[in-house]
Amino acid sequence: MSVSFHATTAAGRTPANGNTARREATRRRLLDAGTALFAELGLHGVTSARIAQQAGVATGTFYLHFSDKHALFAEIVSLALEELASRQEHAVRTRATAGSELRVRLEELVRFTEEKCDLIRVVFARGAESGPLAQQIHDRVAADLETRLAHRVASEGLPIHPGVAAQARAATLTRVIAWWAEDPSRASREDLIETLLLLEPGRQAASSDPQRQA
Amino acid sequence: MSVSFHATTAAGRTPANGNTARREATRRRLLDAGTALFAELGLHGVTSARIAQQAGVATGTFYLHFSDKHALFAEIVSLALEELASRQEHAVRTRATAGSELRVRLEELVRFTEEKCDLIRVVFARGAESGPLAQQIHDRVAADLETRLAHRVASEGLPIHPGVAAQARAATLTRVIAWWAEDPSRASREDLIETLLLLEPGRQAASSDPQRQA
Amino acid sequence: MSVSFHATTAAGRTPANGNTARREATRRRLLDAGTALFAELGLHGVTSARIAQQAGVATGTFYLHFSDKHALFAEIVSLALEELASRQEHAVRTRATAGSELRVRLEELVRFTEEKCDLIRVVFARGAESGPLAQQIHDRVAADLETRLAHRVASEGLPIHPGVAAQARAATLTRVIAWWAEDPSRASREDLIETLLLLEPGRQAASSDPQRQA
Amino acid sequence: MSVSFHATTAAGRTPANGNTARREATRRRLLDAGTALFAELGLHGVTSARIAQQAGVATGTFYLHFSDKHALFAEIVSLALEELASRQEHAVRTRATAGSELRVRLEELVRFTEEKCDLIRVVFARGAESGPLAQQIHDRVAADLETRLAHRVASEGLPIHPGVAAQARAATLTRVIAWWAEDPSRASREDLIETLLLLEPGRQAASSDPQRQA
DNA sequence: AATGAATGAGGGTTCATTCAT
DNA sequence: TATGAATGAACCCTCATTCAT
Repeated sequence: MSVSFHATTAAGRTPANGNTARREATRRRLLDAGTALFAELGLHGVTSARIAQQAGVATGTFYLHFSDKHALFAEIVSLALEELASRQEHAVRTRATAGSELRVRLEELVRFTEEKCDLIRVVFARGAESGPLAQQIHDRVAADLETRLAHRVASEGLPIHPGVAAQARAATLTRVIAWWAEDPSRASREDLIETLLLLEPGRQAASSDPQRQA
Repeated sequence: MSVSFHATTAAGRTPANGNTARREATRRRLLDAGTALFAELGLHGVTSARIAQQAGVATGTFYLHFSDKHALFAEIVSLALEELASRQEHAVRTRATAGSELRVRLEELVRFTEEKCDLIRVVFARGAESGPLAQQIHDRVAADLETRLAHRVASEGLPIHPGVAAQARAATLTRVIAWWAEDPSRASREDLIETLLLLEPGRQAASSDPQRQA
Repeated sequence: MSVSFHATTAAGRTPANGNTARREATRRRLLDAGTALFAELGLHGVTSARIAQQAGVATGTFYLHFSDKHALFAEIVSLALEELASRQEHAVRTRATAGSELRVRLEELVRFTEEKCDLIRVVFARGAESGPLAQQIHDRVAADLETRLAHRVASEGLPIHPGVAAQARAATLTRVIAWWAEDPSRASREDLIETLLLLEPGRQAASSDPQRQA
Repeated sequence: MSVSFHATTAAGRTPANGNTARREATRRRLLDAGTALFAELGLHGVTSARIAQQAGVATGTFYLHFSDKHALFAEIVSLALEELASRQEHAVRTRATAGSELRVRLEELVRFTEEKCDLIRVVFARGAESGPLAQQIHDRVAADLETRLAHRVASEGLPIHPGVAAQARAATLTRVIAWWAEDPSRASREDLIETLLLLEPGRQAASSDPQRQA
């Protein structure tokens, strides 16, 4: 799947290296074309032929790289989530300031959103249009959150249901980010981050809960 | 197949003649057939011919009642949201106990979900598949929430961005309810309601927020 | 599948009878167009769109009547074999002269071939091109023959293998008829019939077999 | 992937250089791959890319050796018929026992079938799927038979039409052999050969033909 | 000679929509 | 008002064939 780096540096034992490079380039262009088109028109508003055209290749070429439109979509989502996770990990590891991990992760998410607006819109806004895929994306995000929450529920005695809270948090993050990516002027970076921090499930549960007694 | 008891019986409320009643019955059956099929297969997994068949009418009849598949979908969503709102209003007005309004609304939402599982799945789970419609649904829910939140932000000085929080709350409610409607054994009614109450945006703002000072 | 006769005579309780008639007419035209095109170009030389065009209907109409090209082909073959069998039965039952049953059947086959040249070419010449279908056609013919031969082998002590002889006879009949249908001037009706009668498996086995001793 | 043991080793018989030998080896592998795949899947169930893959060469290489799929098919058939004829000639020339030439030829055909089952299936079973090619195969077999039969008709006064009988015999041989190659347990070698000998066109003509007088 | 990525015409199929009855 | 056969544009996908390396 992912060759090269040294393939061209060494004497080139890898056969037909030019072909492999060409193939990878084509694949890349299809991914990029798909991202742009999916962001604009949604999964159902786009045909594989249109993506191929946008990528500057023939229709048939599309099918040499992806089994169909949905496979391309899934690949785009997968790559995006992987890159986002890896960037967040890196940001957490190298954080200079005394911000909480949560804040660092959120800031990285916002930065990623600003950089790759289309990609975020595909994953978090258009992703919901894709039926079964929507589940996968959401579950991928929610599963991670549920683990952390279950931990805290156990150790801190949070009076919340981890499954419900994980669904809630996943929905909040994906939806708010998608909403903001559509038009970043809707809220400042700071308002966005502070509000999302305040809405973090554990946050309010630690405090007393006078209204609930009423 | 199994409609019309009262429609043609008594001339009671029917305005014009038998035809009108028959027309309404057909329309009703299309709405019901659409609800069942959309819930199971999603907007894109269903054809207008299939809906007509399920409703026991001819293909062409579909177009005598709805301009197309999306119009039927939108109508289903609209009716559902109206009915939900009206039931919540009624519940709030007639509440016997001293529960907060929020709690009463949530309880009514849960009750509605249990009663009309398919309908909720169409609106909150399948609704996301419909592209532009998803926006409408979400915005309709969010707009309502934003108004209330903006009020509280102004009067109570909540340190949150009303737009962000409204998006977050709307996403939480729709997604959690959709998730629960898929399989109500995932959480008890009480856990569901209590957790959703705890996650209410205003809730945590009353407490101190030490980390934010860091 | 096959209604009518009296449907139009009576007051017409059958709903939408005009539609049914129209549907049957369209189906008939597709069968005829298919027969002509398959005879000329073979199963693989023809598209469903081309058949629809020849029948004077839209492409999509084809699929309202047949699941695909192969289904139409199979239907044509089936109808042809049924008609042939029924005509042969009728000829045998009503034969005036003292010809053997075999001769009557052969004569009817030849008459059918002369009348419906295209149909015979589709079934016996083009049929072989259709892979799995070829088997079905051949087996349908061969199975019938094998039963009769097995009988005679048992009762008359024919020194032949019924399975082999049935395959041989089926191949002979289908191939010779297909060959003759291509160009009836290749042999006179009489030569054709007499030679096929002489080649009948049982014919030569009853006689002594001097060469075999050698 | 796993080629050339002898191709480049000894300069022995190779006319020009190692390249020619390599070329021949590639061609041979394409023929073999084609034979195996055509036998299993038929002419239309196989792509040139699939054949190349099976042969262990690149897609483009196919076209350096054959102009297209049909040319490969025709080449396979041609080589098979030539080899069969040459083996039959050899068997007739060197026959030790007093069997009739016909018997010797049949026995050689059966032996060839047992040895090269795939090849026989391609030529006599799959061959029919190839439209124009089917004609060529059949005619090649039939032409030979017709010449011999015409001779006997002239010299022995056989009361059969040579053209019809040749078609019949060719169809019998090809079809029975194809049928037997699919599953040799369907009949013993002896039953197969004896039955085919008995069905030989000239065979029954020697006997009286009482019904024909009728 | 061999490679294998790319091409693109064309086949198969669906389905929203119309319209004569 | 209802019917349901018919429409045909548009989609998905394959595969014979080419060509730069």
